[in-house]
Amino acid sequence: MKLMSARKQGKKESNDNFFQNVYEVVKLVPAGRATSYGAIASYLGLKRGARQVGWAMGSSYSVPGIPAHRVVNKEGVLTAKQLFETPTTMQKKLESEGVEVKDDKIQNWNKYFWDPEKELT
DNA sequence: CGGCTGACGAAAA
DNA sequence: CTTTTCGCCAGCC
Repeated sequence: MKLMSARKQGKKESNDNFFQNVYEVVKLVPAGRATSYGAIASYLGLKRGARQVGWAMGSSYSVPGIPAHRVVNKEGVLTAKQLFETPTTMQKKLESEGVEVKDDKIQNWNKYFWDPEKELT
């Protein structure tokens, strides 16, 4: 018996909603804009759980409907480009949407940055 | 069940 | 300024 992981027996409802939240937020990101893992994490309440956001995305980057290329780290760097079919896919998509990308980084990041807490309120 | 890892991020040294 | 450590939480060995 037992076993099965008693990971946090506590609980909190499973919280798959965390993943669902991430997907929803990412899908809400308008074209020509981008957001950061930390922003999403903070919006969901995981203030320092940016890694989980990225991890969640990793599982979703292959999920259709998730504009993963619009999600970058807080510096505006395309950290996930390596996970795409080609290391340039992500940049191309962003540029296609009107985002300036240079050296794998979004230019005017502050201007393209889309904060769910501010935009969605 | 224990330990390591990971699309990150911020604070501490 | 740079480097290191901690936190967060789920998946995998």
